[in-house]
Amino acid sequence: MTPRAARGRSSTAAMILATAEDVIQRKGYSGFSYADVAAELRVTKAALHYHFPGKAQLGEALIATWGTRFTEALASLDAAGGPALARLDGYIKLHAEIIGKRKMCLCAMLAAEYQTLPTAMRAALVRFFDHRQVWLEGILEQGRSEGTLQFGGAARDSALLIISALEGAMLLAIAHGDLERFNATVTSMVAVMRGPE
Amino acid sequence: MTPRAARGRSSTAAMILATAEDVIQRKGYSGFSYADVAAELRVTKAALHYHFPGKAQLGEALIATWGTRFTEALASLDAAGGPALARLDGYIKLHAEIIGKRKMCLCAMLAAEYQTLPTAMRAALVRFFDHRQVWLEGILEQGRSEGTLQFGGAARDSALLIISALEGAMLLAIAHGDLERFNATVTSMVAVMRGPE
DNA sequence: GTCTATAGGCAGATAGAC
DNA sequence: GTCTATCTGCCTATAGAC
Repeated sequence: MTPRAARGRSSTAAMILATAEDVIQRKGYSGFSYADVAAELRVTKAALHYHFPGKAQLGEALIATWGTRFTEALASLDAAGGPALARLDGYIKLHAEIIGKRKMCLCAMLAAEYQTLPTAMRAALVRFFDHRQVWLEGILEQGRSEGTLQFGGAARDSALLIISALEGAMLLAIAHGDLERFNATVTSMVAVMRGPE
Repeated sequence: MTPRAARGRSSTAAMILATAEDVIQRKGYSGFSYADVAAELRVTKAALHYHFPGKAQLGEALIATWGTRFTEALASLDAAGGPALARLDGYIKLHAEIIGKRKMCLCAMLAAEYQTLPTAMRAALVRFFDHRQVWLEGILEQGRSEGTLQFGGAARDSALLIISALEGAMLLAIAHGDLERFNATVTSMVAVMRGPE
């Protein structure tokens, strides 16, 4: 089955996705190859080409998978309810878990390599970031009306600032191999959002 | 001349450095090749290997060059004097100029690809970021004592936050092709640092 | 679904002529 | 200093057997 799309994805397709994702998070899209993934899974490159015809299609599937997982994580934070500050904390923890494994967010890594990506991947990337931004805007608006979060200007601009700070902090943490730096940066950011006592 | 080191660098070596820097800022270290640079300069790959024996050595030279240029830019901001807020603005402008050309900071791009870099490049990268951080800490301390900048906690943590936000904002701007987003993010950050009226 | 085999190309690098 | 020529190896991708 799984003719050429990996929709109701076979376990092999799922393993390919997981491994490719991991490699790209560490080495980037240009730095990853079918050979890497095939070797780690102990299959041949041809097997990968069966499930995903080319690197570009695999890349698109990876962004889609990542987006779905992220959406689910955000929905789960929403379902837990609670004040905006708690949801923001949960949002930050999603990033802390990734950097704890010395990886970048998949989409941040791809964003850096944007100018080398095929068109379909570029479009998917932009949609991903837009979705994140909208969710965060909602949290910020909620926090402002609750009084748990403080910020001046449009919620959109503060949402962008939070996303930027998180992704940038991960970039620095990767280079320094230093989780403490990431935590200090984020703590400092949250302190700003909570406002003066 | 220029036996194998490009110290009192020939004009060719300088052109190689400039072109390689540009390509890496757009495509990354894995995404760049001697062939790219040679073609753009209308010389052969062998000519590049004469000036820089290998990709790793060229990479090291690029970080060194970038670091020197950055240091000079910061010294020039210091020489201009003025309040901390003005220097911070100058610092931000350095980044705005780069993103205006749809490029990443060289070292931020390399940081994303950290796990693919040769050891010497890794070490040079970390030194670069440390230097930036120290300079910013100084600006922040100055701003706090002047009363032009406000922040809680250690200057180091706010310095990390500023660097993170700038690099992350560049990442998003590259993907969205949207300079306005970068400006909005940065404006929002500066507003926070100026504190409430 | 996964394999072997292989094509065709580009990567990083070197030797040696000019 | 720059070139031509060449090497070796890895890359993406395909054809066709099992």
